[in-house]
Amino acid sequence: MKKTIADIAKIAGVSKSTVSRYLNGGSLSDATRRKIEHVIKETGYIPNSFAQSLKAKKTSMIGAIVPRLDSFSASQTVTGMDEELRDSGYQLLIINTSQNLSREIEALYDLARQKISGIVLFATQITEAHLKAVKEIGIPVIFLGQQHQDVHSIIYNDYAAGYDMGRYILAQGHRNIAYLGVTEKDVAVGVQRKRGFQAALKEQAGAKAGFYESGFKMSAAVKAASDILDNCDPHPSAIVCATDNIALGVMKAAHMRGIRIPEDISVTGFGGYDVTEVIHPGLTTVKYGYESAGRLAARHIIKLVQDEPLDALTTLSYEFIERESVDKMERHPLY
Amino acid sequence: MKKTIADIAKIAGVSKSTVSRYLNGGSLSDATRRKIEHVIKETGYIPNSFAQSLKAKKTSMIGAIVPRLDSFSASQTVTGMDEELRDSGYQLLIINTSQNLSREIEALYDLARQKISGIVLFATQITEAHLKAVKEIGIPVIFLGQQHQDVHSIIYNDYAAGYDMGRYILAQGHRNIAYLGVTEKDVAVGVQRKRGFQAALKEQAGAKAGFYESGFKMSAAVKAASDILDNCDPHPSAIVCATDNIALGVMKAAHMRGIRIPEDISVTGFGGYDVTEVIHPGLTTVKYGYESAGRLAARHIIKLVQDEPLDALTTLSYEFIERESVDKMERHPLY
DNA sequence: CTGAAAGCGCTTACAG
DNA sequence: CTGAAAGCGCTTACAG
Repeated sequence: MKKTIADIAKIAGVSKSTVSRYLNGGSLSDATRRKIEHVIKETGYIPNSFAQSLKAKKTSMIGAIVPRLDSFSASQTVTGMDEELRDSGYQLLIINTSQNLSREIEALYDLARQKISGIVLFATQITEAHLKAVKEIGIPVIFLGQQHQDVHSIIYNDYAAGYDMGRYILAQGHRNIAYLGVTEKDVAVGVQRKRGFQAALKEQAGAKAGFYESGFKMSAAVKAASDILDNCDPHPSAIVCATDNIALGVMKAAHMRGIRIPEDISVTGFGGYDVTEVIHPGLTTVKYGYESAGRLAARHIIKLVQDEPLDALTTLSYEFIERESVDKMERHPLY
Repeated sequence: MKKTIADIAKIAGVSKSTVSRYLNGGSLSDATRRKIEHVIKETGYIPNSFAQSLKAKKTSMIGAIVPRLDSFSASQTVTGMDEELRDSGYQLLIINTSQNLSREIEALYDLARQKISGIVLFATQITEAHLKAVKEIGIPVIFLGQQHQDVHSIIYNDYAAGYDMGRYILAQGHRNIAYLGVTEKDVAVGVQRKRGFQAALKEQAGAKAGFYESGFKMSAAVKAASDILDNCDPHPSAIVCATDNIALGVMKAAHMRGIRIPEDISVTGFGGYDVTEVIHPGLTTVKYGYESAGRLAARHIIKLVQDEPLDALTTLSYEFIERESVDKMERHPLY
């Protein structure tokens, strides 16, 4: 049978107030302390956290709304958040929306009902409904991955990353490039990376690129890549992919055709997933620090919860990683 | 300002009971219903779920205690659980222990305090403290991945998988094999898979194997593999790895030495991670259905929560996946 | 140092 | 159909 604070008080022969004081570190005599301690150990009493929270009118929970759990970036980010939050005495509540936008909205209201202290939303697309919900629930929210002027945001420097990648590819001598991107609805991945790449392209005379679109899944990328590989004439000498996952798909499509990387075609990604280092050849990519981004998001949301000042926008850096998937064109003057 | 049910009642000119009835689908006149509906919409009222749970004396939350979030198996399993639970009206609360055993114990008590309805523990090692905690908290618990007679368990058929893998490798003609396993503290991965493999080995005259141990991380596997590759004389013709991650490490170590797979050495894994299909050559492995295991665990814990009967032990099947990482030995009679 | 009482925001018999 | 009252299990001034 579940014990309540009243039971403990009765058994120990003291008042509920005293037991509560024991639980919350108030001052009491050694004798009472020992008595209560003993009874609690005996009975295995566990305080009801609802009653506690009802009084406290808040929790020490932070919510994370994520589109999926089974992706490298999401799981790394969540792990970072979790560790930082735990160190600060907060608990993380993860809501998985299975890439369903309207579920993000529901989750916002749900978390509010649960008196969560703050929310980090792993954003892909920001709609009016998002903004409205954030306003209505009246608890601190941070967007991670996308930015909006009305909400505190943390983003990666996707534009600069795209620019760097463009410069790199061009510097290796590539002049006929295929850019395999994603929907522009995702501003960070679909627009910014591409814009950065295009900016680099514009600076290089004689360079041209074809722009293609793929889904986020590897299977979609295989299909999109097959299309490029089979139908583009002349072949581009490099395919710049908007994500590592897409790059993996391209590599697979190439393998299936006996097209060698990087000898026959070069491939690059964005993200810096662990796999990109294991595969052969290693993938040249831009690495984002997902785990530390998660930690940062945790620190930021805590600041907001505690009413401390916080910049509206934080832009995260990245690391360019050169591996073996890009050919130095001078070795193949035929292109 | 946060509204309570009393505020809504006052504004709508009805009693708290009536508002509560509205919220919980009790019967009330159309006129009152409309009035209350209107006020709630106006004010953006969100009921306090603590007060609700305090009365209800339970939640519709299920806890998952996981050693880490950023692994393929964990994230897949959690995703499966999450989807199944949501379909059944439960919410999933994930606790990440960062591979810290004592945190699993803490988590058990924590979740009890939060009046979670049931818990699925992604088990690696089961200690006395685990058993004691499960007993004390008095709420349903399921072990996933390891078994214990006192607790409902779901496991993979690791022994049979190991046996199949052994048979397969031997059938390809390999006679000098290295088995790269993990600590025996992990009964499922460290003991059962190996035992299964050994059973197959015993059935084949003239076959022998060396047994080695690695950590779970790829970096540890690279090191362990380097040791085998550099020091074993004669070279084994195949390395059977206890996990895909370890196999990946072995492949990396081989690549670094210019040792070809499968021409120079064969490699196999266990797990069926997505990457194993993308890499080149594809890894021969045993695929566990993590996501459906998660769904099953969800259904099982719900049964327990609802006091329905449930088998103490469920053993999950697997799928043997033959790819290109194992050499048919007849082509290389020199071994 | 300790206890009685009020209150956190809901729900639920029980009357009417 | 609707309301007054008690109670869920805690915490927290306020007295003593």
